[in-house]
This record gives sequence, structure tokens and C-alpha cells, in this order.
Amino acid sequence: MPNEKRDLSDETVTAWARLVRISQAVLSKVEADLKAADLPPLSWYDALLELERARPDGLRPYQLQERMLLAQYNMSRLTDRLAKAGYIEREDCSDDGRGQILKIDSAGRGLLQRMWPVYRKAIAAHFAEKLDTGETAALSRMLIKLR
Amino acid sequence: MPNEKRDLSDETVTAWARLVRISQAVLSKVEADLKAADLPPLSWYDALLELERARPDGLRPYQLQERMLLAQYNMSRLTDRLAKAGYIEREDCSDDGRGQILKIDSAGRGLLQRMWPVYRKAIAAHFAEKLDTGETAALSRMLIKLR
DNA sequence: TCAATCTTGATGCAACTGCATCTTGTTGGT
DNA sequence: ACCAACAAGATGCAGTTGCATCAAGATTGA
Repeated sequence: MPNEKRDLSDETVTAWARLVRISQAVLSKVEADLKAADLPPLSWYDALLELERARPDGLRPYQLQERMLLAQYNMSRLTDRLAKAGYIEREDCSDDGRGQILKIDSAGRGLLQRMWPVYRKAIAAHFAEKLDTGETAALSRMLIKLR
Repeated sequence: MPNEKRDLSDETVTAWARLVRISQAVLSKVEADLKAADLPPLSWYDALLELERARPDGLRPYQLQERMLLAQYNMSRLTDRLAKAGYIEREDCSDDGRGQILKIDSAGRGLLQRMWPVYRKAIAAHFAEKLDTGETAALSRMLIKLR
């Protein structure tokens, strides 16, 4: 049916389909491993890791949002959950009355430490073991170009 | 913090992070283009395309589910929506009293035709234009290894 | 043949996401 | 100083997903 291909080669469409399907499949395997270990989803890890790297200043929600490529309302809700779970602190921002500053706390750092071994094994099993060093580098280079 | 890296190199972790972030970002751009054209999400296209390819026999839900790497309950709901929107027919399966057979109908084929031009342009803009032929092939090869 | 087990597909419920919109506060032009 | 435009963050609502479970039919094995 879609044979009004115009300028897109079959190889290109196949590559596109693989990117979508396979990256999603690998990601769900990793998420499943986290869940099987009774750990929160990857987005919690990502957010906490960014806040860990931003120590000791912390980050404004909109900064975290840009780094994580998340919609604003999703970030608002994610920080809500993280704060309720006790993994981050929210301080009022002195420069901007609307804003806040997010900081990871010690429970958050503890969670990072508990999650990493599981996450590391999952990345190894579902990603790293399937590629050699050169392939990893090549994949990385292709992905950069897509950004 | 996660410096108990054991066997995962920094390059590997970076490549992993890029795969997750960038593929998700590109995918949302494509989804956004479809939505901007008042078209249904990609999953509708994927399902209908599989059913188009399976003509004239159609597919059992579990077969479609395997091809699309979707959870069973998500497939059940996707077929519900597609049937309610009039894009597929569901027939009782004669071989198996529990089962059904899904077939794309002419409205479904019409939707494929209306979606493809938009989808094609989106793939071109957000994916194909950023890679040359060799790079597309290389990306494809790396992804295959991850499957 | 008949019970135990497995497979197919659906569904109630809670959590999460997308969208639109709101509130509060900042900024820039006059 | 003021008002219009803009930016940060929250939230109500509808739609979607994940999880657990269910019902109904198929399969296996004694």
C-alpha cells in the first residue's frame, strides 16, 4: 500500500522501523528488570542522577525538564512523586518568586546506589553484551547525528 | 555516584543513554507531526499496515501482538479502538472458539493512504535527512544486533 | 473421559500521560 | 510606574497504560 515512496528507500524505512521497535523493546526489558527488583522506573533514576550531577546547587524544574526532554506537566508530576517519596527537596528560588530549586537528598542518593547495580546489569544484559566496542561507538555516532 | 562500574565503560553507558533519549525524542517528533495533521498515532498505522500485509487472511490478535511487541491487554484495547473507529473487522475464528481474526477494511486502507504521506515526510525530516545511505545501513546493522 | 493446565482475549482498577488552562511572578516597552 | 506579553509551575479532565485477574475454550495426560 504505501508505495508512493517518493524519496524514502526501503532500507531507510526498515532502519526507521527497527529504531522504533528495537529501542522500545530493549528499553522495556530494562524497565522490567528494575520492576522485578522492586525499584522505581528509569525516569526516577534519570532525574535523580541529573540532580546528583548538579550538586550542590540543584536544578530548576525547567532545567531538569530540558535535560530529560520531558513535557512540563510531566516534570511537575515527576518532581511531585519524587518529593512525596522523600528523594528530593524543593526549595523556593530566591531569584524568581515563581520558581523552585530541586535538590537530591540523602535518601535519593541511597536510591541511586540501590538502583545502579540492577540498572548496570540490565544495560549489560540487554545492550552492552550484544555489541562490541566498535559497534557501540558506531551506534553512538549514528544517534548523535539524529539529535 | 554510580562509579561502581565494574564492566560497563563510560562509552557504553553514554551510547545507552543516547539510544534511549534520542530515539524517544525522534519518535515524539514524528508522533507530533501526525497529531498536527489530525491523524491517529503511529500504533494505529503499524497495526493497520501489518493487517494490510496479512491480506487477505488477516491475523489473530496474538499474532499482531507479537509482531508489534505489545502487551496483550494493550493489543486488546488497540483492536477495540480500531474496530470502533471502523478501520478493522473482527471475525470469529472457526479453528478456535476463543479467538478472532482481524482484517483491515476499506476505511482502514484509506487511513493508511492518508497517513503515509504525512508519516513519510516526518520520517524524512526527523530521521532520513540526518543520515546518508551508509549511515542508515550502519545504524540498521547495530540495531539488528540488539534484537 | 475427565480433571488439571495452558492459551486467548477481555476488563476493573489504579497510576500515568496529554491537553488545555490557570495562577503567580517576571520582563520589556512606553 | 504601568500594562501587555511572557515564563514557571500546577492541575482538572479525558484518554491510555500496567497490573491483576477473569472467563471461556483448547490441550494434555492418566
